[in-house]
Amino acid sequence: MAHQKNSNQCPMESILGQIMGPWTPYILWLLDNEKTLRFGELSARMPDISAKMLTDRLRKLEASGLVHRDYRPTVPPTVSYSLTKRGKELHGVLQGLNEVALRWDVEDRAQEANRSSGSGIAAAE
Amino acid sequence: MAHQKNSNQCPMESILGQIMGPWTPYILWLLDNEKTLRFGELSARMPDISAKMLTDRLRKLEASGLVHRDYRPTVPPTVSYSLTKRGKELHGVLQGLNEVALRWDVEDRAQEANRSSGSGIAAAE
DNA sequence: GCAAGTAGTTACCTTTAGGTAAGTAAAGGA
DNA sequence: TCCTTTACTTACCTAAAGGTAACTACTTGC
Repeated sequence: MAHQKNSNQCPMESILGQIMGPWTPYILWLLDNEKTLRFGELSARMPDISAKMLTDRLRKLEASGLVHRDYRPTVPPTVSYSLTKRGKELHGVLQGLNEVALRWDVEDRAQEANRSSGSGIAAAE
Repeated sequence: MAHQKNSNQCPMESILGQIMGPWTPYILWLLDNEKTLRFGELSARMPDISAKMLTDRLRKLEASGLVHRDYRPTVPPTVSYSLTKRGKELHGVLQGLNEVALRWDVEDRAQEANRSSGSGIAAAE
């Protein structure tokens, strides 16, 4: 990703390089809510993600120290994932992001309903 | 981007699709701090971004209603950018993100200094 | 008449991200 | 004997993202 290059400039770019990217925030969100999930459970909660992608994201999150991987060599193997201490520190940010997202979502729906049925009044900018 | 697909599932994914991507958070950050910047000023603050990229990012931010574009047809033209009301609502999140980023940055530097000079003590997990 | 200056656009090319599909280990059950 | 299960890995292919470089408009100043 192009971000990795300027992690030196701005620490925020560095963190964004770690949590951004397809599915990554969603994985973090799920682990934040459910504490511990096995590979298959994560997979089931994200039906559209391929095993390759999921593995890839988890490996990267592990490499940046946000997610902990617990591998038990049973047969078949049992692998579960959870947030590390550092991963948990994202809770507030994820929460804040979610609040704004929810608010905008409500606004957009209201806007749309207003447009199709009501008077021409709309909030500009 | 792969995110656009599941904006229906989770509003957070939608917002991330808008603010993620190379340079985008940095642009937001600059506009949040400096209120209004001309194209050339943004360009000067990000020496590594190409005109094409910058235009592209700004167009997308404008399309999602986070950035306002003010075009004055002087010669040569004067174009300045600022955050919209909605764009300004990201202030808290960007701030929170920055705090965590700064903290981790300090920790990582301390860790590294510790590794090269000190005893073998390190925070595990 | 020519260069400069702003804010782009356009064309072309390369790189990379991501998708699909198949393969793997190892033990237990039918 | 072979299928099942889990958690991947590997190989291959395609679509899209991003880089570079050249071109545009229009007027002022030399």
